[in-house]
Parts: sequence; C-alpha cells; structure tokens
Amino acid sequence: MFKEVPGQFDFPTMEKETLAFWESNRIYEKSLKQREGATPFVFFEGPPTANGLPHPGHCLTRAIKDLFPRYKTMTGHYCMRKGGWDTHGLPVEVEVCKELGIHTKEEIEKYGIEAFNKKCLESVFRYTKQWEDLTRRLGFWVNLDEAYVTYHQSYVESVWWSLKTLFDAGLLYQGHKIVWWWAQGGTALSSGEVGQGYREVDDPSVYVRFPLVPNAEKPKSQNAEIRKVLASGQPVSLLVWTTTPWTLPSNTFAAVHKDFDYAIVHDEETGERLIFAAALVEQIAKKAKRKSWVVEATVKGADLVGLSYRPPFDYYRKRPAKDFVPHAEPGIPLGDYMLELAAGGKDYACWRVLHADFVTLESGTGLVHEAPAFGEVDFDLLQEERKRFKQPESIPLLCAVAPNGNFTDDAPPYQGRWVKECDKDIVRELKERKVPGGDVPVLLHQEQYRHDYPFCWRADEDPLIQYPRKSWFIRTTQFKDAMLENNRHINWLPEHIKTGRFGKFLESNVDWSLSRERYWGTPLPIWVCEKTGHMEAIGSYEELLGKPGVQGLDVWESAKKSDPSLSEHLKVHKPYIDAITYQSPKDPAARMRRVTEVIDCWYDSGAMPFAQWGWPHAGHEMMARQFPADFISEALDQTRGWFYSLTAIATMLFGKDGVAAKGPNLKSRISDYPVPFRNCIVLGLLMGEDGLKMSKSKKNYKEPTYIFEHEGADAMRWLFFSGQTPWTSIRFQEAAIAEGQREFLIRLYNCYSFFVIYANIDKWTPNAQGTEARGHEGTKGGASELDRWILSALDHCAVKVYDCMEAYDNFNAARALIDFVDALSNWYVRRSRDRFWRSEMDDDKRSAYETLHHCLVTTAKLIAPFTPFFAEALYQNLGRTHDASARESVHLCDYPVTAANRAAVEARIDKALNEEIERVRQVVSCGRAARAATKLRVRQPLSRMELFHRRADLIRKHEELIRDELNVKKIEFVTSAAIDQYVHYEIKPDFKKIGPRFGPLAPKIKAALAAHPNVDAIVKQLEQSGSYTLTVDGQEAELSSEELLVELHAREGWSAERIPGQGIIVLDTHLTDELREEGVVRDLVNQIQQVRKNLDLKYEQRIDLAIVGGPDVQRIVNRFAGYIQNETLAKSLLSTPVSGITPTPAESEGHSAQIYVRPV
RNA sequence: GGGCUCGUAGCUCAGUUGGUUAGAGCGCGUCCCUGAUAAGGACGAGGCCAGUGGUUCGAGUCCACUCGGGCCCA
Repeated sequence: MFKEVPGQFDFPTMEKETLAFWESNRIYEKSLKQREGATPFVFFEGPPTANGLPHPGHCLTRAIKDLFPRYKTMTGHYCMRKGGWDTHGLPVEVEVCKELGIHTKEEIEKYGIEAFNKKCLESVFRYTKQWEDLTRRLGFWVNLDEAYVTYHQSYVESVWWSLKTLFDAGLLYQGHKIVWWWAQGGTALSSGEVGQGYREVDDPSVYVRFPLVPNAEKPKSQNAEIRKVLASGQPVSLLVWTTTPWTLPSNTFAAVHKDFDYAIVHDEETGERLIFAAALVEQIAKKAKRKSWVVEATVKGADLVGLSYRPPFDYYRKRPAKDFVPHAEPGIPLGDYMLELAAGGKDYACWRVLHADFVTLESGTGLVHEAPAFGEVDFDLLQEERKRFKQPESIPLLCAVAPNGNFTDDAPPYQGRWVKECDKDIVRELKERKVPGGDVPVLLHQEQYRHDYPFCWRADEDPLIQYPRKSWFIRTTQFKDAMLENNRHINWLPEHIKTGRFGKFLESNVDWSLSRERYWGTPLPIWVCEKTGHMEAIGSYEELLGKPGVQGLDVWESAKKSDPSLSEHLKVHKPYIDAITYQSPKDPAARMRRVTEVIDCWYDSGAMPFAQWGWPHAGHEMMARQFPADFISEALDQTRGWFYSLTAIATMLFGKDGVAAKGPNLKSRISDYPVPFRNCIVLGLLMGEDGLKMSKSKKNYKEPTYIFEHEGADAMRWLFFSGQTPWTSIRFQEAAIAEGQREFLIRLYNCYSFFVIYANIDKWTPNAQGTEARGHEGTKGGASELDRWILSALDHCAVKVYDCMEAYDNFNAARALIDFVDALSNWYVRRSRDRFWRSEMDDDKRSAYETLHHCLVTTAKLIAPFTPFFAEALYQNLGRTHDASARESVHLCDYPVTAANRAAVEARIDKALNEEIERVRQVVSCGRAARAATKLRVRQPLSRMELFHRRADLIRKHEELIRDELNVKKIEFVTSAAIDQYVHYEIKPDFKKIGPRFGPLAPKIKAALAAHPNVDAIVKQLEQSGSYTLTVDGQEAELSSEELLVELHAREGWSAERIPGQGIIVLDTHLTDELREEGVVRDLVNQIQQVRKNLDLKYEQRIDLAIVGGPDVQRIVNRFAGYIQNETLAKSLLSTPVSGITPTPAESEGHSAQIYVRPV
C-alpha cells in the first residue's frame, strides 16, 4: 500500500516533515559523499552579513543558489557548498554605535577601540539564528557549519597575503582621495549619509579676474588675437566664477572647454580686457552693469589652454617650490617653478589654463576655478594633468585648509578661522584689491546663488566640505584591459551585463580606494619605518612574529589573560595588531609601525575564492579543486560590489598577467580566463506587493516566514524560478505565489493523489525490478497509444529541462515542466480514468498504472532541484514504498537526463505521435466549442458529426477517442468538396517566403489575393498543379502552394467550428428520443455519484440503489440498468423506495425521480 | 548630470535570427464537466506593443530622440 494522500493538502506540514527526514538521515551529506571524485561543479557563496535580519530578497538569491547545485549534483557532479559570512565594515560599526548611543569617531575612541571591536564581533552574529532558520526552511543546502568568516584569522591572513603580493608588485600606493568631510566631527561621510543631508542654501557667487601673464619666453597660444592682446601691454584677465570663495587661496588652475567659443571683451571705459565664454557675454554684462563692453575677437577654448595667469592670492606663488616638492632646486618660488614634461620640454607647475570636459555654459563664465583639494572632479583633473610630467607628483596639491575646517598658516590673514566664515572677508578683500598692473579690482561682480548643498546629517548646522584625505589605492587601472578581456569570457545572464553595466563599469575603471579610516575591518598589513618612511607589507601573523625585534605582543597577551573568552581571531585586529612593532631594516634605532587604516570590506568578499580556504597558508588541495567557480549568483546591485571585487582581485592575482598566477600550488588552468567565475546569473531586485521597493514601514510585503507557513517554501521557490526570467525585478506577492502553486504544484498533487487512491484500491505495486532501473521498458510493449504518448511527452519534457538547465535557463525549464504536468493532468489522467475504474485487472490497466507511476516518479526527480520538498514527498511514497533498492532520497537519484543518456532519451521521443495527439486535442477543443455554440451539454449524446481535416489520415486513428470526448455516436470524415457548403476559403501569402523573393510586390500580392473574386478556383488550381500565377502591377508572379496559406472559414448560419489552419467540424444537432434517454441516464448516474460523494462513501464501496419515478423514468432505468449499476457500483437496482433511507431528488429533461442509496 | 535597464490585455509576465493574425496565467463574463473535487475544461470581451521619427518590401523586435519607472554612479 502506498501512504494515503490526504485530500486536503498541507504543504507547510509536509515540508517540515521532509526537513526532519533530510536531517535525521543526513541526506545532504550523503548527496555529496555519493559524488566524491566526480567532476566538480564549483559554487561560490557570496557572503551575506548576519548583523541584520534576512529579508525576502535573500530568499530569491538563496533559492537560485540552491537550484543549480542540486541540479548539478543529480546530473553527476560533485558540488561543495561552503557557506560564508561577511562580518566587517561600516554597517557593523553603525549598529554598534546605535547600541552604545554614540556616533562620532572621537566617541568611539573615547569608548575604546578594544571594547568597541569586541562589541562589533559580538554583533556580527546577532541574527545568525534567523539566517540559519531561513536558509534551512527554504531548503537551501549549504554548509553553514564550516562557513568561511571574514574576520577569522586564517581569512584575514589570506587577505594579507594578497595585499602583500600586490604591494610587492608595486600595485598598492598611497594617494589622495577627495571625500565629503565633516570638519567638526573629523570624519568622512559615506555617499548614503551625504545624500540624506542635502539642503537648499544661498551661497556667495563671485566673478573674479585672473590676470594673464604675458610670457615672452614661451608664448603658449598660436592664436594671433591672443598674442596681440598679450603684447599690447594693457591688462587682460580671465573671468572666473566660483560659489566657494574660501577655496580661492588654494587655486591651482583655471579650466576651459576646448570646443567652446570665448570672447575677448574690451572695456572701452577702463581699457581692460576680459576673456570668458562668448555665449555668456550679454548675460554677464547685464549682471555687472557694463554697457561699455565690446567683443573684440572670438577664440576657441583650445587657444587658451596653456596660458599662465596670476592667481587671486599670492601665498603659494611666492613660497619656495622646495616647500612642496622635495627635489625642487632651492630658491625658486613656486610661481616660477617649471617641470619637465614626459614628452620633452618644460611647463609651469601651477596657474595655467587647462581643458576639462566638465566645463559647461549652464552657469558661471565658461571658465572654472580649480582647487583640486576641494572637489572630486577637480582632483581628477589634477591627476590627469600630472600624467603629462616626468615626475607626476611634482605638481603639489595645494590645500590651505586643515582637517578641522580652519585655514592653515598657508593663508596667514585667515589662519585659524572656519573657512565658511571667511567667505565674506575674502570677497571683501577681492573687491578692494586691484589686479596687479591694472586699475580694476580682482572682483568683477558678486551675487547670491541658490543651490543644494550637503550638511551633516547628525549636526545639521554643519556644512560638509569636500576635502582630500590620504588613502591607499590599488592600481586596478593597470589591469583595466585584462579585466575587460576576462569579462569577455564570463557567461553573464542576462547577456547585456557583459557589455552593459559591468563592461561599462570596467571601462571607466579608476584605482580602487582600499583604505578606510575606521576600526572594525581587516587591518591594512603595511608597516612603516617611523624615521625613513620605508614600508613593508606583511603576509601573515607568523611572518610578522618572525621580524627582528618584535614588540607589543604583550597587549594582546594581557588582554587575553584578563579575559580568556576573548576570540583568538581578534589578535589580528585593531588595536592589538597596531601595538606590534619591529625593528626597521633601514635604521636599527627606528621602529616599524603599522599604518592605522583598515580596508574596504568589499575587498574581503572579493578575496573569498582563496581566503575561504586560508590559501596560500593552507588549503592547497581545495584551492586547486575549487577554483574558479562554475556558478555564482547575486542581485543586480552587486555589479559594482561583489562581482567587481571578485573580478578585480582575481584578474590582478590569477589572470594571464596576474602577479600571483605562477605562484605555488596553482594549477595552470587558473590563469585561463575567466577568473574567478564562469557563469553568473544577475538577479532582478525583489519588489513589494505594489511594485515599489520593499519597505518595512509601508508593510508592502509578507514576511518569508508567513509564506512558509501558508503556501510553503516550494511555492515560493517555484514562483522565483517559473514566474519570470530571473533578471526581471520580481514582485513578491502572496497572490502570485498561490497562483503558481495552483497551476503547478496542486495540479501535480491531484495526479499524485488520484494515483494513490486507485493503486491502493487495486493493491497495485510496481514490479519487482525497481522503479529506477525500469524506465520505459517496464511498461508493457503493447501499451496503449495514450501511454506511449505520455511517456514520449515525458521524455520530451525531460530533455527540454536538461537543455535549459545546462544553459542556466531555469525559466524555460520550469515552463517545460508546467506543460508536461498540464498534459499529464488534463489529458493523460482524464483520458485514463475509466481504465483505472475498471474492476478487473488486465494488461491495459496494469500498463496505465505503470505509466502513471513512472511519470510521477520521473517528475519527482525532474522537479527535485526546483521544489525539493514536494519532490521528496512524491518520491518517498511512490518511489520507495515498494522498492527496497530505491535510493534513500530523490536527491540521491540521478537526474532523468544527463550528458550520458541525453541522446538516448531524445531518440525515444515519438515526435510524430506527439504531434498527432496535439492535433487531436485541437480537434476536441474545437468540437467542444461547437457544442458550446449549440448549448448542448456534453452528457447529451449526439448522433454524428462531420469532420473535414487536412490530416484526416492521422485523425482517423483516434476516432474513438474523439467520439468519446465529444460524446457523439459517429464521425464522418468528409472531403473538402463535400464540406464546401459549410466553408469558404481565404488565401494569404507566407511573407517569410515571398518577402525576400518579391520585395515591394509582396504586400500587393496579398491585396490581390484578398480581392480575388473566385478564391475557390485558386484552391482548385493549387490542388491540381501545385502553383498559381497571379498578375500584379503588370508583373507575373508564380506562387507555389508552399508560398501560400489556405485558411478555411465557416460560412454563416452553420453550427460549425473551424480548426485553425486544419479543417472544420460540423455537428448534427438533431436529437432522437433514444439520444435524449441516454442523456437522461447519464444525468441520473451523475446525480447518484453525487449522492455517493455526499455520503462520503469509499471509492470501492458497493451500494444498494433504488430509483423511484414515473413510468418514463422506470422505462429508461430498466433499459440502462446494467450501465447504471456498473457506473455506480450498485449491487442491486430497485424501483421502489428503500425503507429507512432519505431519498435525494433528481431531475433531468423534465423527468424527476427519487434516489435511494444504501451501502452494502 | 552620466551609465545601464525596463515600458506588451484590468493585473503579473512570455514573445526565437525582423515576416503582416502579438501570446499565457490570473481577474472578469458566459457555459460545461465533475468518483482527482478547496480541482478541471471551453468560449468570449479586453492591446495605437509608452510616444515621435528613421532603416526595411515588412518593425513589438533594429537605430535615434522624447516621456515615464527602476538600479547604480555623480
């Protein structure tokens, strides 16, 4: 006996039982053990952070991460699934700060880094339980017990090794980064924080003169007009605009756009000349109230590039160059300091005109004041400019502002004052001061400018400033081409990521800003000599301890002593690691001290391909086997996150020109692209029920736990896999989950339940060979066509699913499964019902059982990766109950199609049969439509129908089936000639064929055919000669029957239904008394069955039956007594009331009766 | 402001290398079937395929621009 299947399905309970079964029998472990030594399928887990609660989006990623490993395991691969946790970074610090009620770095330091980091460590696994529960309940098989953890010592040391490798290759360097800086708090803000603090404010907006310096030695511009005004001896100035006057003392360059037109404006009153964007002359003249301006000439921005000017403040210009550039010759002021160009020759270090793409004419003057210290784009411009010189760093980064936001002594009059406060005084000074050698003030015009400006989100009176901070960079730009090359070999799904978002991102690659001035992170393993500045990178803790004269270990040791519970992993973290110093190799008296920074936690996660094994300090074997990954998947937002960090690190280390590619224990294949992953599914983002971003406060989504309890994990997974292509953003809607469940899982469940009911009644069991070995051969050779058809459809489905899954196309794989289950439920089972009801067990019945059983067990295997719980329930009951040799779990089975047998399975598919049944189903469907049109219920038999069908040869074989489906006594197959009275023809060209041949004539051919007065004649001719010649536009067009599509249409006034492209059905709707009586009997039987059901009788329960009615009813019942008894399992059939039984009234075609049913 | 992406039925989504008649499910309406029954089936209504322009004999599909949503970066 199979286990009874409850009519009322309860997926959540079934799933929990399945989980318990897996766990108590260690099925996951067995599924791995079974494939030991097989071809590996390498999966990398992108580590989530467990310091926040998991949300529905994680269900999606975790579901898809489970699907392919399960599938690959069943198709014969060994697929390790090592979990991982991302544990470092700002989000963790923020959580702890919240808990402690503090927020600034000062406060953290006051609290103590030691205690703070201990808190961070504790908070990292705060929600581990929720994560584990979700993972488990969703059915995501992953090894969390041996998950990698980014703060673990072995992990940190792997990261160190990689950084040392990069450092030793000259790929790690110190530079500046412009950040949004909260000067009062002394900290940089993340872009998210900055975004929160934007406010509309009025700032001073000033138009300032930058007088040009006539440079006799080396006139830069070839433009005659410019040379002329420079030589005139009269003052000529660039007109420059800025909204941050406090940055003017740090001015370094002026920027123009090379393609814009610039006017040389002569002020006829004062004699001075101004240069600025030609398009803005009128507008600025109005603002400055000048009527005496005359445009003397117009030049291109390119003509201005290279000109020297006097900056508005002299502080830096007069200082010795040596103050800023150590190797500069003494005695030369910075203003006169020239540097050697890479291309030969020399140029001034500062105060020149440059081209910049970001210059616009939207506002200002078309000339932009550049103080690279206080703007990211400006700093980038400086970096670009530096590249022209032999010694790039020789152009100084001028910065007259201290980290606290006050002017330094670089700008003596303003020293010690908060920069924003100085704006007014600076403007006043510029208004009063005359330009050198002229009689006009430096300031031309001043106004207020309203714009959005960021303030600190914690202290909303404090404006943020952009400010340069020292930062460590990885020279990723050196590997840009390599990364692009690598990217070309990655199989991205969807494909557009390759050249789109990810490719574009790589193309605009900038050096990776690695360091963070924070506390809880992987410490940057660089030690610096306090005297000479000599630097060394350290690759492991052991290496550090091996250095000469190590000191400071006691800090860790005493901490551990006073608190033995302290995690060992903390010793490679701040503050303990910072305490460790050693003797400098450059000066025995000096100490090597670690830099203070930690690193970007994205680097941690990108290092997981090797760091998860602690490689290269350990794990050589695993590294050799588990690199690169065959498959990873995350959501779209990881493009610039994990996808990039993985790609960048692996390209630099293990790519073709990677600096570690030839390192120890790396197989040669590691240097082949792509690294470190081959296939990547980029998931869409999960949206709430309303299609908007999920939001806790809006409550626009159901919690995963709710879905688990209502619809179940399978239903949720199924929606993710089958609802849409994985990269479209998915709406997380309970209704959609329930709908997908009805369409697929419940439908399959009904087939399953049907099977078990009847198999148990008949005590049918699968034969002794065992379900796995048997396959198709198990069904008797003479199996019915229906059986052969569904088996063929099953094979077709299995091959389709296999092909799709091999291409990582879960969506179309799921569709193939839906199609199959639909065919099984709505055709095979329905058509087979009477075979199962029959009382005797014959070969045909046995074949039906075997076929359905085989279909269900195979389906269980096919769906196992998708809906692992239901698959297991199905398999356990049907696959194992009567087969001691069956595998313990469906997840230990081989997939029905694998590389080894794909060809064989495909060869079994009877394509002709599949197509034939497809046509028959179409005929039946149209027949039903014809019946519906006549309003004749299907229980009412009809005497005959006429059928014209192009492939009558195929249809004829299924006449009995069609008669049965449509409840007609007789089908007459007729010729097209005979059916002419019901139909007319329409002829259309097949554009795909005639389009290329006739070109512009094609639509005219269509029109000519449509307008033809005698279409029947064309049809006749086509039948005779196979072609028809048409004259269109004076041209003869000979059309073969291949090129024409002939359509049939029912003529008006006939109860006929057209079978699209195939033929036509005409019903004879004339009813004889005999037919009517048959209809009545079928109604009666139906109503008796209803009574049985209401009495909740077992399916095989025999009954005593009485039907009491008028003479007509008695006559009909007598005539069909045998039929009635057979259908309703009635042992006896009386026409008198049965005492003690309440009758049920019945009615059909105006005849009424009382039905008495009594179980025997 | 830049990059990518999406826009197809009331809703959720498919739509092959361009082929003239754009599909499915849900919902709605009408009906049917029902010893798988908290299912199932048939039919119907419902679409300027976001808009404009272009390429082409032919565009939902290719190109350009515009509008609108999303994501990332500024």
